[in-house]
Amino acid sequence: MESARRKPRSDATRNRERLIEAAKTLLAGGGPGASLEAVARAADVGIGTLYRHFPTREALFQAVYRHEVEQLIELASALEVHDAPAEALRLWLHALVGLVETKRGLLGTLAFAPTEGSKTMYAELSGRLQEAVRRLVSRAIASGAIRSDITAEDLLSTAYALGYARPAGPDWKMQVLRVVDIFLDGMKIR
Amino acid sequence: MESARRKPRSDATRNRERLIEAAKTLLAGGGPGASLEAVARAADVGIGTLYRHFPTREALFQAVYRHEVEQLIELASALEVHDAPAEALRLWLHALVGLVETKRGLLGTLAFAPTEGSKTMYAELSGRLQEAVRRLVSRAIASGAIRSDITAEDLLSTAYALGYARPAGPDWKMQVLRVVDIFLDGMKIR
DNA sequence: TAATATACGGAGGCAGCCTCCGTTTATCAA
DNA sequence: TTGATAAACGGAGGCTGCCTCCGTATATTA
Repeated sequence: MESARRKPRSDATRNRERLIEAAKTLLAGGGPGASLEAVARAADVGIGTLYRHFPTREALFQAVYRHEVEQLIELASALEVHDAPAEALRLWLHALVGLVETKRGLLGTLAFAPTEGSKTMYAELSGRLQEAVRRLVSRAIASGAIRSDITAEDLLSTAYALGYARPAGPDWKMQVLRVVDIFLDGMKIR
Repeated sequence: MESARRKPRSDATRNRERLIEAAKTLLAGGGPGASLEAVARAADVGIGTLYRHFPTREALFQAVYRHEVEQLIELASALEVHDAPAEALRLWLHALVGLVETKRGLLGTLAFAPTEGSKTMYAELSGRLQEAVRRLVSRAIASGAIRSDITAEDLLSTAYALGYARPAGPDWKMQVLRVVDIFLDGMKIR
């Protein structure tokens, strides 16, 4: 009868994070088919360790996605004190494009048989994401930098659509960021 | 200097077709990750034969997709003489749902790095598909069975959207067919 | 019916998937 | 500090899939 659980081992948490970091890189570069052994190698960790932390390919990709979204939400909070609200929005959208990159890989994996778990995760994270961007938008509108009819939904769905409209390739990110900036310019009050 | 080429061997064409048929089944059942060796086995053909006909996974899936579309176009022609134009349309849409199933698997494969070849193929086939459905729709409108403001684009894009909106699963096809029928009922003139 | 272009099949080498378990190490109680 | 031990590590090994290569089989043609 142990009531107080031991603190998780420090190497375990460290390795978990290294795996997510490595997976994020390989996922962006090599698509959903990226080799899990390569991920373990890149994280400098045994393949057994990878499988202990993430029993399935999907579990790993979900963790990567969740991690990215959490970072994005934190970034939104941090940017709320930026002096130029429109610029804050731009910085945030650029980070969002990175998420689309991750999401694309995740979708490739889940395309055929999305599990209950991943659907729940999607629903939860979309809500939080929308909440985060909503605050950034309000501030930009309040400061008079952008048109007042812009909504958080506009931004999110546009960024996603722009990301998916362009086929994946070496210049993908650059090109998407370019059109995102054009869109942002259109939102500004001249 | 041979000017007249030999006729292609009969076993070659037969095997090619068996491979496409097997790939179609496994693609629908197991998603884009389906094993090519399993496809060869299902077609009762050596793995070498598969690779001779389709050097890459993508080549095989493209062939399946093209094959499906061609059949769909032929079906449309055949249905043009059906006595009940609305029913003809329904039959055709049900066949189209099968295509979405195939396309979904193909998209999974191509999601990350669509090649030039597959983009060209998509463009060509979409055009021909639209042409085929356009004729069926005109006839159904002319016969007074369905509302006159329905367009071929409506039908195609709706069928696609309905297919993608519902997550893949064991009952996928049944459920999609159900909502397609509801949509069709809505188009009818009472 | 013989010659031959064409196609077939599967062995084999390599890589990734995943499990299992002997070894190592961080935590905690004394 | 230190010893006990729960927790985590890593990678060998068995399996499956990918793809190539080439000896064998056969459809076509003259």
